[in-house]
Amino acid sequence: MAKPSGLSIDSDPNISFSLHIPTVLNSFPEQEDTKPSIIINNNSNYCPKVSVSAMDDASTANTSPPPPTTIQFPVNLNRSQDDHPRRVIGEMDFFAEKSFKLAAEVDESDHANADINDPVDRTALELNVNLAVLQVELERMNTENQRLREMLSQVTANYNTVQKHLVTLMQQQQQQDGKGEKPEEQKKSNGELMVPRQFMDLGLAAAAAAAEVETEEPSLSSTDGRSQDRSGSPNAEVASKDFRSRKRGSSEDGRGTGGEDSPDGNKVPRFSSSKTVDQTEATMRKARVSVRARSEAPMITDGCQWRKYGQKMAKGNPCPRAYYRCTMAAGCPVRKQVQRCAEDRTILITTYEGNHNHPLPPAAMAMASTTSSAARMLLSGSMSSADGLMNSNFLTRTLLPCSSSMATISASAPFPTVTLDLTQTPNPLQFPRPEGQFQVPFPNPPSHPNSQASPLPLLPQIFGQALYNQSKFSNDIEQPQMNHQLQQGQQNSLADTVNAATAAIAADPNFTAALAAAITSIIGSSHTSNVANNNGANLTSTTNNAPGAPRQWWFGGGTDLTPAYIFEEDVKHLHSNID
DNA sequence: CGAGTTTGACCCGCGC
DNA sequence: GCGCGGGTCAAACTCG
Repeated sequence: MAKPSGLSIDSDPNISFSLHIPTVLNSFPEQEDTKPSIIINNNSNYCPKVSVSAMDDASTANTSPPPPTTIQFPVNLNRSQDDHPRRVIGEMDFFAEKSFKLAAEVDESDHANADINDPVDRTALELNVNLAVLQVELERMNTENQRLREMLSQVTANYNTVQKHLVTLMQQQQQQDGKGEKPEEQKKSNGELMVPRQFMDLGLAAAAAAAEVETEEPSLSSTDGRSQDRSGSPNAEVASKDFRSRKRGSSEDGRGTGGEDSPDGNKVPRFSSSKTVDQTEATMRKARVSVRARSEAPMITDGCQWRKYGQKMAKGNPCPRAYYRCTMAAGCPVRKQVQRCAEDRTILITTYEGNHNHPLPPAAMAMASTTSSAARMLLSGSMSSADGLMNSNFLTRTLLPCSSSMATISASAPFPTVTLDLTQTPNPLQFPRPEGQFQVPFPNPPSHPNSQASPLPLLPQIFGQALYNQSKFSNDIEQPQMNHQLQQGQQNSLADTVNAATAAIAADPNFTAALAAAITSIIGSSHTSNVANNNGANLTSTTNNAPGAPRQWWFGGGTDLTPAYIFEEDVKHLHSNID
C-alpha cells in the first residue's frame, strides 16, 4: 500500500505543512505500516500553515478527495535564498521514539531562526510540528468529545420521554388486565398486531427455549451452534429432515393417539424441554429474514457457500425463484431463496431461513448475524407481547421503534418475515410508515450503486468478538429469579436488537469503532436492567450522497418522531465510555 | 470423477 | 375432494 509518507519542504518563503495521519479507526491490517507524515509545501507567500488530513483509502483512491482539514498556525521559517525547487529533506516518523526524543531536547525558542538545512534547526522544526500535531489532535478530540456529549444529552432526553411513555403504557396495561382481557384478544381487538396465532404461540416457546440454550452455550449469534449444541438433539441434517417429517406428520396427529411423537418415535410428554426445543427449531426455521438489495449478480455475496437444490416459477413473478442450502457444513439447515423483484428486476430478494450449525467465517458473520438477530427479534417480540406485559402498541414502539422504512416485518405472510430493504435511502421523512407494518432501522444501501456484492457491510471481527464476549459475560452471571423465562427472553431480545443495530452501524467503520464499547456495554448491562430494558439501542445512520460528506447518526427517529429508547443503564455506560 | 446445477416429479398445506 | 402453489427430492446433466 503505497501512500505518500515523507517530509518535504519547498523552497518558497512560506511553507505549508501537510500532516497525513492514517485513519486509525478505519485502519486495516495492511495499513498498519502507514505512518503519519508531514509534507511541507511553499505554496503561499504569507501564511505558512500546517494542514492535517486523514488519509484513508477514500482520500487516496478517489480522484477528487474531499479537502483535508486545514488548521493553520504560524510557522516562522527563514528560508534560504536559493531557489531550489522542491526538496525533500527527510521523513518524519511520528511513531519513532527518536523523533520525539530529539524534538524534546531542542529549545523551543530556536525554531524562530530555524534553518531547514541545518540539522539542529530541522530538529527544532520537528519539535514545532510535533507540538502542532499534538495540538491538532487535542483539538480534534475535544471536538469529538463535545459531539458525543451532545449526543448523550439527546439520548438522555429520549430516555426521559420513553420512561414517561412506559409508565403510561403500563398503567393502560393494568387497566386492561383489570377488565380480564387477554393479551391475544387485545391484539385482535386493537387490530394493531395481526400476527398469526401459531407464530405467537411458537414464539413464546421459542424465545424461552432460546434463552435456556443461550444460558448454557453463549454464542456470538444464534447462527452458530443452535442445532448442534442442544444436548440430545439430533444433528442438523436430521433436524432439518425431521422438520419436514414433522410437517408431514403433523397432519396425521389428528388420526393418531393424540400423543406427541418425537422424531425417533419415543413418546415425549407435553411441554418437555425437547418439545420446546423442537418448537424452537421449527419456529426459528419458519421465521425468515428477507433482504432486498440492488444487484445485477444472480446472487448476493454473503460469505457462505450455497448449493442450489431447486428452482420454481413462483406465482405473480416472471422471474424464477431459486432455492439454495448452505453447504459450509454437513447438515447445515440454513436455506435461502433468491428471486428478483417483479416490479424492479434490479432488486434481488434473498430470503434466509434457519440458523447455521457451524462457525462462520468473518465474511459471513455480518449477514448471518443480522438475519438471525432480526429473526430472533421477531420471535422475542412475539414472546413479550404474548406474555401480556406489553401490549402491541408498546411492542411496536419499543422493540421496533423506528420507522425509517429500511426494514419491515410482515405479519401477514405465511411465515413471519423480516424484510431488510437495502434499496432505499433511510431518510425517514421520505418514507412514511406503511399501514400494518412495523419497521426497524437498518443500514442504508451501499453508497455505490455497483457495490452489489456486499449489500450489508462486513461486520468487523473485533466487533463481533466483543459482542460474543459481552454475551458470554452476561450469560455467565446468575439471573435474578423474578421471571426467569421472560427476563432471559428480553435479554435475548435486547442482545438481538443491539446485534442487529451493530451490524447496521458497521456500515461506518469509524463510528463502529468509536461506539463498539458503548454498544457492548449496553449488552453487558442488560442483566442488571429492569423490564424496560427490553428495548436496546437503535442506531441509524445516513450518508450524504456527496463524497466526503459526514455520516449523520441518530438514535431512533422515524416519521412519527418516535424517540430512541436508551435506558438508564445504557446511558450510564455511554457516559462512562465518553468520559 | 466429484461437485454443483437443472429440471421434472412428488409431497404437502390450504382454499374453494 | 380437488386443484393450486410452495417447497423439496433426485436423476440427469454440466463443468472443471
